[in-house]
Amino acid sequence: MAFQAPKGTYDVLPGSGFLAVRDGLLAPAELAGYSYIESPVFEDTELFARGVGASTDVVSKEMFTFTDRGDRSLTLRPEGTAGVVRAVLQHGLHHGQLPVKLRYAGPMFRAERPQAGRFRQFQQSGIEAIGLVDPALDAEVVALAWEGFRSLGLTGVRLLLTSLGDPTCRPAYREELTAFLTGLDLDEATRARVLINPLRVLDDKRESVQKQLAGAPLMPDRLCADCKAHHDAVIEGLQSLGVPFEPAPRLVRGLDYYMRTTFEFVHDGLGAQSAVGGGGRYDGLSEAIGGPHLPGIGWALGIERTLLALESEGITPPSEKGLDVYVVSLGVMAKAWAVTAVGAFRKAGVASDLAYGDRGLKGAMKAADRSGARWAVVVGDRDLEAGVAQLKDLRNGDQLAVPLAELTPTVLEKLA
RNA sequence: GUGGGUGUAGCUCAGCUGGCAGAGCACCGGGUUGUGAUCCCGGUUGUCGCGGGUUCGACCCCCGUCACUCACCCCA
Repeated sequence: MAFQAPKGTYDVLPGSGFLAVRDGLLAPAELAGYSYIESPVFEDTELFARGVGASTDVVSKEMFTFTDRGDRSLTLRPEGTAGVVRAVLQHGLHHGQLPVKLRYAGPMFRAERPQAGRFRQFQQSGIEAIGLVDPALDAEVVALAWEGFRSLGLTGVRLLLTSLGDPTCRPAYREELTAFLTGLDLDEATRARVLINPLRVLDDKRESVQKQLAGAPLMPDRLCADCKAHHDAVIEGLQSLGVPFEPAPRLVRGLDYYMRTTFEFVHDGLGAQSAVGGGGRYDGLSEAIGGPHLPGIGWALGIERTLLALESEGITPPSEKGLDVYVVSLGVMAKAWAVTAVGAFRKAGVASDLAYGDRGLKGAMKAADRSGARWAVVVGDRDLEAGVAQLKDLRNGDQLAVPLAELTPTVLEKLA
């Protein structure tokens, strides 16, 4: 074969359950008043540099950046929030009723080395609630992701929750943590990371590092009064919504804009990448990209990883609706009739197809079987002369002759 | 960017110390001149990733290369 999909990309193939997962994850949010929004897959490079944070790995080494013919620097979006907030600001959505509740789905791009559950073009479903600070809203947002996973039948998803503090309490904590980390025996790369973002070190997987972190100061113990009150209220909200969570005081996010409420959904059946989704509050993002103070909270869930989680739990995501009727014809007259019959079926809302390519009856019946249709309509020239079609129930083989004029009504009746 | 593994039919994979390229599934046809899902019979499908080397002879050994894959870093 001459070509294949570029490295780190994949094709969504029939039967993958992709649509059911992408839309299923957002279904609870839709019921909660989150409207659909779609923003461009590429944006001004500066939007991500300032929004996501220039020092993050995502921005510093994983972006697909290019220059267009007008010499503008553009970047394929590595995440969805910055673009959505940009759209909100650009169109003044925040001047209306608050919070602005939005949901979205689409491809994101990061130039990483692919591995299980990680692609260069990957898909996320996400929501954002923008415009106010209310711990009850935090709880709703988190609960909607939880419901999304549950509605797909997943039982192995765990919710990790913490608070990253805010500009009042985090700087002091950061200093304290930096001082602690500086006293440890770390390799050069890690020591560099201490200076860029010391919180990230808490997340290191290596045992040699984790052992030394046993006595590290933790953000939840250093929250200021406001952050503490907010965090406690979020916890209460989740409890009253019946959403179980695990405190994760060392949880860190890879994007700089997160503060206060921060969470991640993990699943143990995925391979090395256990996160199926994550999110948090980003009260400083709007200002970082040149907008007014505009708090917000949201999440993004990974479609591919959710599919992996479903697979590991032995759950087959629902497939597309499929056919109701498959028409099999014999003879030239019957073939012509079949084409119009299928047209009539479809107009009446009956999903139908017919056997194209003049194969034998046996082969056509085989095709009917494989189409997944509930009924086969078999028509030969001699049926047409008699003014009937044979309606066969493919589940049990029962077959009866139905007058041509009554065919569509009969099928509709049986479908009801 | 670093390290490991794997490349043989559409798919999943066998292939002995180096001696004719294989199986199952799928697909197509027949058994039934007008009936599927079961059963029986038959058939189609190959640059053994690619390039070089060793050899009388290479899917097999050697070198290179590409792709895929898993893991590290990081993240969904």
